[in-house]
Order: sequence, then C-alpha cells, then structure tokens
Amino acid sequence: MVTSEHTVLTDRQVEVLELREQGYTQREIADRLGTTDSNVSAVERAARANVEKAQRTLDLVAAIRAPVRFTAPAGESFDDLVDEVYARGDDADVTVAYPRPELYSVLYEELSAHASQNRLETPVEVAVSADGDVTVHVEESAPESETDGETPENSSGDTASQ
Amino acid sequence: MVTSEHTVLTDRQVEVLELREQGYTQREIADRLGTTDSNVSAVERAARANVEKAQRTLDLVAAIRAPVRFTAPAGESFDDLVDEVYARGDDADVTVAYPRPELYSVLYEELSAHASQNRLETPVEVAVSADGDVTVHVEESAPESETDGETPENSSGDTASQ
DNA sequence: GGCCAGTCAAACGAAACTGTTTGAGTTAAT
DNA sequence: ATTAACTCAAACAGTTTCGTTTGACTGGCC
Repeated sequence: MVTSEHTVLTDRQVEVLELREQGYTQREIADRLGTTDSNVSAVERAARANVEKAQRTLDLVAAIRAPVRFTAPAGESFDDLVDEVYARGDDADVTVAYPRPELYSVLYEELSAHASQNRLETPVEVAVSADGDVTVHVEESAPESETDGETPENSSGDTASQ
Repeated sequence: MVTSEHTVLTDRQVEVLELREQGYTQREIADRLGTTDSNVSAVERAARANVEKAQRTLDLVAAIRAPVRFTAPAGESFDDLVDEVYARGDDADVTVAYPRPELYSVLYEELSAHASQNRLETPVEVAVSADGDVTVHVEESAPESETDGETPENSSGDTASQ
C-alpha cells in the first residue's frame, strides 16, 4: 500500500489506481472491494482528475515563479510572438533554451489549436522560467450557462468572500 | 491572473502566492486584500502545503506506474539493498539508470535519516520506473496490528471507510 | 524597550469534496 | 441479441477544507 497521506488522493483512490495499474478490470476491483463497477469507475475518474490537477498545479507555480511573464494579444503572428519571447527574455537576463526554429515549432505545436493562418485567435499567456523553458497557457473562456451575465472574477469589492 | 481553476489551489491562494513572489510583504498584501497579515500567513501556508501535496501526488503515481516495486526490510544493509535493486530490475527487464557507486550514494542520501551503520532502521519502499529512475519512500507509522496475508482473496467485510 | 515580518493555534460558518447508490447509456466483440 | 467493460449524471450524507478572526508568540533590528 504505497503511501496515501500528504497527497491529493484518498486511500480509496490510491487503492483503485494501484489495482487498475496491475491490470484488473473495474468489475474485478468492485468485487474485491465489495461495491459496484459503477462506483469503481467514479472513484477512478476522481483519482485521475486529481492527478491532473496536481500536474496543473505544478505547472502553475512554475509559471508564477517564472521571471518572464507576459500576455500575447489575440491576432499576433507567430513570428512576432517568437520575437517577443526572445526580447522579453533579454530584458530579464534569461536565455531562452531554444534556438529560433525549435522555439517556433514548440510554440506552434501547443498553440495550433488556438491559431489560424499563423496568428493567435485568443490571448495567450507566456512564461519563460529561470532555466529558459518556455510555457504557454490559454485562458479558458467563460463557461456558458442558461442564465447570462456572469461575473466569474472578483469585481474589486473588498467583501471577504470564500 | 495566471490560471486558477483545475488546480489544487484556490483563487485566494494563487493571489497570495503571486504577490508574494513579486516581493510584497504579508502586510502589504493584507492591506491590498483588505485583511490581516495573520490571515495572509495562513493562506500562504495552506497554499504551500497544497503545492507539496501536488508534488507528492505525482511522485506517488510515478511509483504506482513503476514496473519494479518492492519493500526492503528493516535491518537490510545498503550493499544488499543496492544488489536487490539491480536484481529486481533485471527480473523486470528494466535497466537501472545508475552505475553502482552512484546508486549507492543516491540511496544513502535519501535514506541516511532512516539508517544507522549502513543498515536500514525501518522498512523502505523502493520503486524503479520504466526509464530506470530509482525512488524510495519510507512509510510513516504503523497504526495497528498487521497480519501478513498477501493472498488477494476477499478476506473480510471491510466496512467502506474513508 | 519598541517596531517589523512572520508564525501558530483554536474556533467558526460556508463551501467543496468524498464514496456510494441507482439507473441509464455507449462501444466493441461474440 | 447478449455480454463485457466502461462511462455518466443526479442525488445523498458525511467529512474535509476554505478563509477569516482573534490573540499570543518568536526573532531581528534599531
């Protein structure tokens, strides 16, 4: 029973993930644990969601710690974006760890879904870490709901809310 | 405002971490957010704890996915432990990514706190990943009685506890 | 001594998350 | 058409975590 505590996973989730990795089907695990395959599916899904959250969290703090951070506006071309990465890196005394063609393809690979004709369709947040790694992140758009007029972010009210 | 969602951090925690990284004191942040320095301290502590949890979580799933996993018993010598790592690696067709002296020192560095006179003081869980990385983990504490029984039989009605 | 920056514990209500059940749905193979 | 393996949504009660407040505390530094 590997660990359990001090992680974002529960004991149950670790249990299921472990057995799953060993090749058991959800039904087999359900029988062993005395529950239903539906339940095992749900627990496994929650577990994998938590692992992804953990991964994203580390990406986030890496971005927070990055000495170079800026937002590339929608409409910017890939060429300009590449230029900007190098320029901002210079300003902060950071050496970007990729030569130009490589940086170009790295950016393209991760942004092609949000670009067309070599131009960004949405604003993109760019970070360059202290060791020159370049990371990009696309802000999610506001999720849609039946009722309009959402205010997902704080509106500068000092109302202590949680 | 980098991201927020789909991580293990709350908006507040990201906010504090971000401002902290930019060099503000807790009091300055408290004034800006309209709360107390004590509160900022608490939020920051929770945030850092969550980041550590995220890191540990990824370590855990790496261990779960590892093709080689075994528990070295208390009392085993470091030399035997090193031997065992190579032997078990061979069994699973995994090439350990360290030559002997290096593996020895890597293990020693991480286990010296739980060893004396070149022998383990507690059982240690060892994992070798598919690419040959070796990881160790020391179980926290033994809560209660423990029976061996490794047979994967349905043994009892374990009340679903969480 | 008085500041400054920060930590820690206990308490609180509010919000989020947990595993579980139930029931329906999908996809592929036989 | 049946089965196996799995997904998904909604609901539930129980647990955990959240931010916050209050108050006391530790070290440095002047």
